[in-house]
Amino acid sequence: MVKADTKTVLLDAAEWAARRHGHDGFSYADLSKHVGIRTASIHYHFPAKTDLITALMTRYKGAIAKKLAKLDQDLDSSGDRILGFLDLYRTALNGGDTLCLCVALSMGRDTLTEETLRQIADFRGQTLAWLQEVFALAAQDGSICNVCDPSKEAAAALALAEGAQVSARSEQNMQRFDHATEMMRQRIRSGPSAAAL
Amino acid sequence: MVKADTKTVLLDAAEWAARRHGHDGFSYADLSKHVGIRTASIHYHFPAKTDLITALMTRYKGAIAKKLAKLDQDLDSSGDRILGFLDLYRTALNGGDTLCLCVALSMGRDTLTEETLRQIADFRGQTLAWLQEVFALAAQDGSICNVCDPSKEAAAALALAEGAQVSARSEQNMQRFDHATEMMRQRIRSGPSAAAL
DNA sequence: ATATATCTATCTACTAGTAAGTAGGTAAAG
DNA sequence: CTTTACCTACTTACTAGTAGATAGATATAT
Repeated sequence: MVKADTKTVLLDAAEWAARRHGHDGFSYADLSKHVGIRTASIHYHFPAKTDLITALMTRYKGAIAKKLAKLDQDLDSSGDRILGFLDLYRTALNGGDTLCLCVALSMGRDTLTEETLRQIADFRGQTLAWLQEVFALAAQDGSICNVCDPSKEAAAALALAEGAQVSARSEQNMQRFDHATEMMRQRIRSGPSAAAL
Repeated sequence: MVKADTKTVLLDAAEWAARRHGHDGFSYADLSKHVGIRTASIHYHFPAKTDLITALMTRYKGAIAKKLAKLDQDLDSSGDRILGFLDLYRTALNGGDTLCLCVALSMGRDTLTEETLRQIADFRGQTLAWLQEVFALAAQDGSICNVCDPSKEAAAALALAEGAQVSARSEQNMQRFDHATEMMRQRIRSGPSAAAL
């Protein structure tokens, strides 16, 4: 990687800005400052803001898919995978500065295009599917307490993680996230690599 | 209530708009259309937008405090109170159109004043304190399963409710909320008015 | 090889629209 | 005769997006 591709640099800046300020909270002028080209030149790469957002969501979905796949690869027990999932959402807070892109965009919902809305739903679908599989595994490997319905578990876990992010960010206090998610972590029987059964 | 106090009508319109679009997503022009006075006249009642938001948060905090107190008054078991709490957050969705004001404002965090940020934290503090008491009661009346630490329970319950709101609203689908909160409801032993023990 | 054409990525300069907020005036009511 | 609650008309600043020019690289044609 010798050359800094302008498109990528723009996407990086836009992702940061969108996750900090939401869709309505950042402008091409903000990106212009960070990237060092004029606002008009940004329109060359992304004709309309919605094109930028679409590209952003596509890239983000892929990146998260990779991270979830890596958790599957690196960790054997469902409990450890849930811990990894929580850590993913914790890290995404960047110390209370940024939210998950999906959560950040969800706010300005009715300035978004249908396409973007669909992408956001898609993204949540991807994460829910992953979580559901992990909880289904949990019913077998027993590394999470009291699992009954994987689908409901998945929905609850995602809502918990997203909600914990929102309150942590609004006070710029990571402890809020940790406090809200601690019960979930306590349900997990994890010795360093212990899988009961 | 014979007379429609302009200030109140403005606050109503602003609350609806803020809960739909967030802080950066509504303008005095929007309020002007709904209320029927010019944007400049709104400045008469609320000199700056931050004054509007401050008044909004103050009123909202009081309103929710009343609703929580009413739950305490009407319902005896901790389980029923949590069900009431979840229903409060469900109702606040208005079919997927609006969020809790606190959640809606949390997004545009860095366009808000310190005062507003403090009010948001205050609001969450109020709700957390109420939840914590309910879960402390649950440890006694046994109407909620597996309660250990009321403080952690409260933080988790609030994050769950807020997160469930966010995903329900982003797809304008109340089922998302119901699905995400169903596990919480299943922890509650509630016959029509049954308190075990 | 050289002349011509096209492409890429940027620029300056602009439009039309919206934002919050201000100045100063007015009609009515206490 | 002053206060209340509104108005018109305005300012300053920012928004997304467009038009048209340009410098430099690359490809094609003769």
